[in-house]
Amino acid sequence: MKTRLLKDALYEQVARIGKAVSSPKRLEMLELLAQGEKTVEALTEELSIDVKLTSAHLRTLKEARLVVPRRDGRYIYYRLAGKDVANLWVNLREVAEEHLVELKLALRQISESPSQLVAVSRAALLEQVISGDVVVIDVRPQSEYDEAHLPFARSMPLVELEKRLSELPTDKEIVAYCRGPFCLLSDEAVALLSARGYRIRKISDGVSEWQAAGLPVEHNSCET
Amino acid sequence: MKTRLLKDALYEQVARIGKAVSSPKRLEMLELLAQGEKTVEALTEELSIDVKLTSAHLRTLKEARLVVPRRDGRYIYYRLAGKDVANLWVNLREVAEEHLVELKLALRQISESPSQLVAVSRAALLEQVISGDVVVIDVRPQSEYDEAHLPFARSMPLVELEKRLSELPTDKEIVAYCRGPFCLLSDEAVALLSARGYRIRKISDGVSEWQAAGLPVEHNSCET
DNA sequence: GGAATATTCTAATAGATGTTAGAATATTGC
DNA sequence: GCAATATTCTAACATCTATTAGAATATTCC
Repeated sequence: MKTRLLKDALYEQVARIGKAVSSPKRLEMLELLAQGEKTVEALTEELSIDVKLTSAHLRTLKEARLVVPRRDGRYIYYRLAGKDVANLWVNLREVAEEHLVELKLALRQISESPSQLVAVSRAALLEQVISGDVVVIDVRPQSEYDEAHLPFARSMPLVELEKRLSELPTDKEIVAYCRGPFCLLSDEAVALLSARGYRIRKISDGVSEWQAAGLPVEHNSCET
Repeated sequence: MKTRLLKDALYEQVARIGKAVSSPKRLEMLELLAQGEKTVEALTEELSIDVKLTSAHLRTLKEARLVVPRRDGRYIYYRLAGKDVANLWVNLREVAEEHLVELKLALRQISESPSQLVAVSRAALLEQVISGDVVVIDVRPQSEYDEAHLPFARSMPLVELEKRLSELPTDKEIVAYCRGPFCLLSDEAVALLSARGYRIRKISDGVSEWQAAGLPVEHNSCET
């Protein structure tokens, strides 16, 4: 029957998206690109893989229309095709976290001490920030902060943290965040600052998680 | 560095979910299972594939923890591991619809005449139903209706439609729905009823789409 | 225009996956 | 216990995918 042929064609198309997200390296790329556009070189660096392999994976993502390239001089910048793509990544990760025991176990290695994690809800945290009880710092690279960041968050890239300690309050609780639950930047910040006596904890959310939950984020530079 | 090894392990786990949803047949299974649990035989029938292949695909889905089997007598019933899995399917389909031109084109073959589609929003439709201006019929098999259905919807399986015409109002608009945008049952209902002079249109939503949008659905039988 | 740089394209191979067929397992009904 | 039924398990093959290496392209800088 011909309805079978039509159905096959429909599911085949959705499977193109599925195939694109079936590789660990491509998923890592999507998470990085969710922080803002990046060059092939930058992605290569972050993923610790060969440039040619990066290019090949980007090609796959491009063919599934999940990423879009833009040339600027000698560099080619890739960005996500839309917010829905960042959302899909969060969705996939959450399903994996919910159902895969192996992932739950592996995640425990990141935040070994649960005391590092902020206990309150997103909404409650936001209130604490507004009332001034808590300072939220974004420890990702400056460029990612510029692209989008949590409301009221201050940019404090991990690499600059040690020389900018004077900017941090000693009488308030500090909450760090980075790219999401798989990102280790905020954990390094917690380690560094708590060793120096600061009251610091982290949230596992990144901008994508915040947005996927329907909460607003702030932008510095104006974009589409 | 050891953080690379940890990261690789994390993304590898999420990729298990990605691999599970990278096959058209498995996606079709997920959509069917989103309507309620089904036997291997029933899935085989719907997908028009070999039983052994159905079993192999179910195994893959089971290993990714997306589906759960339950034995009852001679039959084994499979169901989704959670609502988040149905949600993931909707999410994947929506990303595909948004970015893949080929899918947009293929979808036009289903609802060739846009007049068949209900123009109003989900919320507005609900109001029309409550006020009695519109009757919503669920043309999926009875068992799927029993599992979950749109609020105020009447069960009117496509196979029984012709002999139950007397139950349908001739003075109101009828709105049909089925499993979702890829399902053809509601289109057949529109064809059948409009040929007999009924005022009938369809919505492309199914229960999963409705739920993914955060709207409530009704259950007949009580389950977890 | 020519050298340098960033990235892609092409080709090749090892490994993973989809599909099919045949044997094996678990349950029911007698 | 035995036949019938539903499903899975094992094995095999063709196909697709990830990865690596070398050549080609496009841009900038001089």
